[in-house]
Amino acid sequence: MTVSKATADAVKPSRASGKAPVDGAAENPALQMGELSELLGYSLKRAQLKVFEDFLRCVAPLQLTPAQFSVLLLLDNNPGRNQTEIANTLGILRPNFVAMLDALESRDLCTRVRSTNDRRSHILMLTEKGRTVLARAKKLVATKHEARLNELLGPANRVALLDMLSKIAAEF
Amino acid sequence: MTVSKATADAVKPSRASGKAPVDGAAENPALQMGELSELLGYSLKRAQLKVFEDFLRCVAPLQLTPAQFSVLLLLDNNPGRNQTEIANTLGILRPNFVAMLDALESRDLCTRVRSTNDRRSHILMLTEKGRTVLARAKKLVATKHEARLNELLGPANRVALLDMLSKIAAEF
DNA sequence: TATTGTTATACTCTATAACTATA
DNA sequence: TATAGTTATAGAGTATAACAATA
Repeated sequence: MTVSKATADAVKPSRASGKAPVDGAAENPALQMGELSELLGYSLKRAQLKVFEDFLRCVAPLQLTPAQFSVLLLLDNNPGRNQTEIANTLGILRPNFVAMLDALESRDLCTRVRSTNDRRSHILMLTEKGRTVLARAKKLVATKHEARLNELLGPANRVALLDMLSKIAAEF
Repeated sequence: MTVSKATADAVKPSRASGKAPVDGAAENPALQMGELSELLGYSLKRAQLKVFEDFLRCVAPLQLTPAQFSVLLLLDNNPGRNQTEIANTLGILRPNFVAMLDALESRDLCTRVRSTNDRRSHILMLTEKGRTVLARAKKLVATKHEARLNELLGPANRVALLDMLSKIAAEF
């Protein structure tokens, strides 16, 4: 309890932002971020949202999310693997991977094939269309998405950033 | 969210002879990450999850999420602001901010005070307890959380990383 | 008419238990 | 018994529309 007030009222009868700053000084000073500016996790989260946003925009013509792209990429690089292996590698829980695969399979981007060795497991493989879409996606990501990041940071910084993030992801 | 590491499974020179290890001998070489290793967004997301996970652990004694911590921090640095201003600054939508404030207020960490200037808005302020908890949280974050990141990356790299992430968050 | 806080709602992500069919 | 895929479900997080009080 005890609010220890003193500044309970310091509000301004300002015009909402968007409008003309006609009279008096702008009554909308930006807020102080304080120690938030030094919190790595905070910038990490904001940056991640921005990057995913841009990824979605760049790959929009193919209608692929970052997660779906990562699945197709992994299937292409790891033929003969089953659902559990792919899901685990991407940090996706098996139950949640089912609907994801249903969506990709219904778009004819990949298929589930019952393994002959172990009839419990489904071997995942890209379809022809899946390979085509993945190839186009890779090109869009490289020429639009990553290229834009490169432009903002510079090639050297981009690599340094990637190295540090990978290190955190792997060792922290 | 455990990732069930997979990249650590040593170099496995799979026996060249045919197949059928017949029984035993688990054939589980790590998967190829392929172009995923170069995707900034991928490492960004993975790193963010790790960092938030660690934040939760470090601040566990105070039962504060990163989002809640950021709210308390902002209130402390910006007395006299209303819900919309705080929420907007943190990228939280006003409707979603209501339940969040309810939770903080029910724990007596902050209070809503009707503004006398504009009786539509609620001025937000930390309570005494809120200030105390925030102070403790800051200390935990600095001495445990950020300290651990510093140890992993080194002070110079940590700053470089923060700068690049802030730049992406602000300009990308 | 516009804005603040709010409710209701919905959709995505994530997480856990339990079922089935195989092994 | 244990494992792979699946279902059901619950909880966060996030998004939009709309309403009451106030401006």
